[in-house]
Order: sequence, then C-alpha cells, then structure tokens
Amino acid sequence: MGYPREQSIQQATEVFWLKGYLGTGMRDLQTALDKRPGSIYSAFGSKEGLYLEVLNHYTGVLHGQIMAVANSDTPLQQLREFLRFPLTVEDSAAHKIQCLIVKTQADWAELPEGVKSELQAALAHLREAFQAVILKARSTSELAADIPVERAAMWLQGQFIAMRTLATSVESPASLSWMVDKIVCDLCGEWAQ
Amino acid sequence: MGYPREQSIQQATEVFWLKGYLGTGMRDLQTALDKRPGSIYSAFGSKEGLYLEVLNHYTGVLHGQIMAVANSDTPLQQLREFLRFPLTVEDSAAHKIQCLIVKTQADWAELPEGVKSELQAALAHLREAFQAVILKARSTSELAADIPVERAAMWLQGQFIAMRTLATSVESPASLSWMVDKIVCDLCGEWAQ
DNA sequence: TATTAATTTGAACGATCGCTCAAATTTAAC
DNA sequence: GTTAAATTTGAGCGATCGTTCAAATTAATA
Repeated sequence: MGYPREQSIQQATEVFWLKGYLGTGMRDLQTALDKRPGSIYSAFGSKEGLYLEVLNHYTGVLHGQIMAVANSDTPLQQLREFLRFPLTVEDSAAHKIQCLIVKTQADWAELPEGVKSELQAALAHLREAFQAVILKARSTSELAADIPVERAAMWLQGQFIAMRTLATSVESPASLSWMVDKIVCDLCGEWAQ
Repeated sequence: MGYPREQSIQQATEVFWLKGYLGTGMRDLQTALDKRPGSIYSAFGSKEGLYLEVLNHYTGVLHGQIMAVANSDTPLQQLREFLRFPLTVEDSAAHKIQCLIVKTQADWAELPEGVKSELQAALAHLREAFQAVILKARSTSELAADIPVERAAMWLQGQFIAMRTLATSVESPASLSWMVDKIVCDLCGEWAQ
C-alpha cells in the first residue's frame, strides 16, 4: 500500500471546504488525514501543495458535473437539477453548500501567489463549462439563437455564486428553490445587447 | 483630544476590507491606526470588539445608501447607479468592490460567535433596505403590484453579491456594467409564484 | 507649579502557526 | 534471515498570533 493520495485529498477537501485556506491549520489536516506532519510534507510538499491538489480535484468534479449538464439532451432541465441539488444537503454538511472556490476567493489578498493563479484558472475553467451549457441549450433551441454566449456564461456563474452564498446564511436552504426557477427563467429572458 | 474612535474605525475598515477578519492581524491594525496595542485594547477591548464597530459602521453606511435609493422618486434608476458605482473604483482600491460583509461571511466556520451573530444581523438589516427599494418601486409603478416583495429583496441581495464577487475576479470591473442592466431588467421581469 | 488622574507605551507572555529532520519503523530485495 | 531502501514518526524550530500590564507619558485639577 503506497501513500493513499486520493483518500487524503478527499479528507483534506472536507477540511478546506469547512474552514477555508487560511482557517485550516496543518494540525487540522493531520487530524483529518490521520497522518503525522512528515508524511503529509513528503507527499504534498506543503500546505499550499496539498490545497492545490484539493482545488484541482474539486474543480474537476464540479466541471464534470456541469459538462454532464451540457452533454445531456435537455440541458436547461438538467441545469435546474444541478442548481437545486446543493440546496438539499443535510444540516451536518452545511458547509458544502458554499462553493470551495468562491470561499477561497474571499481570502484573495492573503493567498500565496500559486493559490491565486490556480483559483483564477479554476474560475475560468468552470466558466467554460457554463458556456458549454449555454451553447448546447442554444443548439436544442431551448435558448434563443442570439443569446450573448460569453456574457450568459459569466452571468450563470454569478447566479451560481449568489445562490450558494445566500443559501449559507438562511436556516432552510431548500426554501430557496424558487431562485432556481428564477435563474432559468431569466436565462431565457431578455438579453439586450 | 480624546481617542479618535471615528478615525480609527475608518482606518480599521480599510484593513479588514482588504484582508478579512481572520487575515487581519493586530499588528496590521497597530500600523494602520498608528497606535500601540494597549491603546487599541483600552479603546475597543479586543480585535473582535474593533471589528464589530467596523462592521456596524460599514453596515450603517451601506444601509443608508440603499435607503437613499428607496427614498428617491425614481428608485429603479437610482438602483442602477447604486449597483454600477462599485464597478468604477480605481485599481488601487480594488478590494472595495467586494462587500466587507460578504467577504467576512466566507470565513463563517472560524468566526467568533459574536461576529457570526452580528454578520447575520447585518445581512438581515441590508435585506430590509433592499425590501424598501422594492416597495417604493412598486408604489411608483416601476414594478408590478404583484411582485413577491420578500423574495425579490433576497434575490436583489443575491444579485448584489454575484456582481461584486464576479467583479473582483475580472481585470476590468467596469466591463460588467451590462450586468446591472440585466439585474434591473430581470427585476421587472417574470416572478412566477 | 505641585499633585492626581487618565492615557499611552512597548516588551513580553503563552498559544499556535507552517514546517523540519534525525531517529524509528516498515517494506522490498536477495 | 539479512541488508538496504523507503516511509513514517513526533519532538521541536523560529515566526507570528491575540493579548497583557507595569512603567512612562500626558492631561486635568487646585
């Protein structure tokens, strides 16, 4: 049995997701991974190195979910389900409502340079996935042919951020599902050039 | 000359706004206020105490701005200007794009209990102001009579968060002004019950 | 000006931070 | 079974954290 990288990354994701990059200490990670500092450092090099692997894995999963929406036959309907899902997590995992990327971005000014650039890349990567959703919905005529694709993709990312952020500050996230309908409705609505 | 509370609060606001609650150290504050630790502690009691005064002052200013929108004769037009303004800050003050409250909220899990509850209160207070804008716009018939007021207020707060967050991750915030138009457009659009 | 009260100073405390590395342990090779 | 290589261990490093408090300074009173 070599070092369980995959498992460690998943356990570290939980901690970073809950406490953020700055808020997470190496001792939190040592506890969560059940590893002593030397093992973690020999496997990941530094706290930043571990975080970057976590961010990479997290972004990949999220990107995959959005691309699955884009690749479905009914992208707008799948988008609805994608947006609604995080509102249904149980209380014990409430931190999972907030997107890890957006959460980390809030600490922007204090982040190491390497984390900053990877964060920017992650945001851009996810925006590409949102753009694929728009394009697919346009091709299935669920969206008008003249929709401004890049703006709509960025707007969609913004709606994602808004909903996730609001959901973390409300006692019952599920009660925000009307917002999902509003988003899809507005996506199909007016896009004055 | 007594202790310059007002001035200290404004200087501390700058630091907390830039670096967040967790990211700001007492030594950052000592530098910014040009005061030694004892003075700060005798005036504000603790880092948390100083932050709470900063948050209170900040919330008051923002609430006042939104209420000014609500009290104008053309609330929707004023809302446009209110939303557009932060997109125009110069590069050197880029951190001012992001709302201090939303920024602090991202560190939720690590915040002292007192900060958490004040943050919740601040968000609710600002939502009341957004609600006043909706109500006023309805009374001037800029908005339909059957708009769901509470939902629209929360949605508007979400749009505010989305725009401010996106603006911090883009090279030219001013290029997002189309989003302001989209927000006002969507506010006037469909609100399926 | 002498005396008291209020404020400011800054060295330093204990706790925690990210991280190191010599030693102990486990694994692999023969 | 013996030896060499790879991995894990955990005490502890220097730095920084929020905070304290005796001493120095400034302001107020008589």
